[in-house]
Amino acid sequence: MDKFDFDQFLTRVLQHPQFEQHGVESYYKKGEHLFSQGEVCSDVFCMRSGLVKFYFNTLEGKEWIKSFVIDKGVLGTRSSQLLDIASPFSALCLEDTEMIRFPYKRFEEACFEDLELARAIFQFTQWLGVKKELREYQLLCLSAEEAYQAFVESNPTLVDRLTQIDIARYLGITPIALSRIKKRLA
Amino acid sequence: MDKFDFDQFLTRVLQHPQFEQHGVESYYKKGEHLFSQGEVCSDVFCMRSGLVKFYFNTLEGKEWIKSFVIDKGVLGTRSSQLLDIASPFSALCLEDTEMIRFPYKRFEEACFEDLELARAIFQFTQWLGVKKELREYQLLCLSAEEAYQAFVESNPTLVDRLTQIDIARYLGITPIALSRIKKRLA
DNA sequence: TGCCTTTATTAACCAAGGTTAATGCATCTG
DNA sequence: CAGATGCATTAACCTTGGTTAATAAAGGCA
Repeated sequence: MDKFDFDQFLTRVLQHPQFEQHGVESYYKKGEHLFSQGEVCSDVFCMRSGLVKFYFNTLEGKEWIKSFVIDKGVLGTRSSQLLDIASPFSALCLEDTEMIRFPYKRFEEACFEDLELARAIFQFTQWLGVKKELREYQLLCLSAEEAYQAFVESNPTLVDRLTQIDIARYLGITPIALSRIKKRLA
Repeated sequence: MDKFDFDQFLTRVLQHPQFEQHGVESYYKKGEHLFSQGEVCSDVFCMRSGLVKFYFNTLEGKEWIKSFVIDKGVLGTRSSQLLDIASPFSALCLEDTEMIRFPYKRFEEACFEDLELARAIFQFTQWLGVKKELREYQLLCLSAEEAYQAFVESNPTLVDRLTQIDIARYLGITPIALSRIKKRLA
């Protein structure tokens, strides 16, 4: 489960009659938002290509990046999907991005009709949980330098498509500190 | 879903024939481990009373606390349950603790037989996800001082039952730094 | 092409937290 | 009860990262 087969998962989801019927193909340009912090957006986004960042804006006006989704994935904001409340973070396309979106309720309904789909979604949720556990470990236990090294090592292609600024905001430091770390490591 | 009804959830789980049959009542003394970092332990623990901490030991010999479970809850280590690999963290009882434990596979089997149980477990998983999202926000976006204030505010009873050391290890700082923060706030 | 914006780097200075060590206090245990 | 252990606090010094500002390079756009 270290690697999740998104191709297979997306195929299974998108072939389902619920989604063939209610799914809407959407294309986003670099710089466009899928949803913004403070908005309610209960849709599920199935991503076929592109690059998206999820970020928080703090009260002091700073930005910190929660996560990235690159190339393929399934995404949305749980707060809106499950609790029908505003998203605590924003989703912004860093590159042109292809999506198919549909209401979260369709997901739930479809799961009751199709046990195999339910199983696939459960596995996806668990896979996400394992990923989040790793993120928690890195934020809690690693120094900025260690976190940077781990990030580069496990996401080489992603690093090439991001700015220094966004990498720093993901690590929880300033781009200046990241520049110093790179100098130290070189 | 801000508050999850563990009483109701535990009742539903523990009433299920699978668990009545295979559940084992276990009592742990303060200082005993449920499982340790590096061990495989795929059991699910249903906690009826007590206090448990989950923590990492880093390569440099430091300890950082992932989370606490207080009074009632359901716990285990996903890595072992889903992937059958060693747990990346340890679980230690900080107080005498009452548990009912059973193999993870029973959970899965029972879910296929009982859709209501599956639904309850799915809700629990999502609730956990929302909690972890909050933790991620606090680690990424808050200063140590802000994180301490947020922790005290949302867990007043828990704070009273923890040492300064464990609170600090949960926040990602040293107990000395926490002492300084308390002085600053007083 | 030239202008403007964004990005990356570096320097100088400052603030927050880590480290080591000492002290007082509470708790446990024989 | 006495000694030992663990916890909380404080001080002095060090390390790391934040802040402000300046500069140079790269990319977007008219």
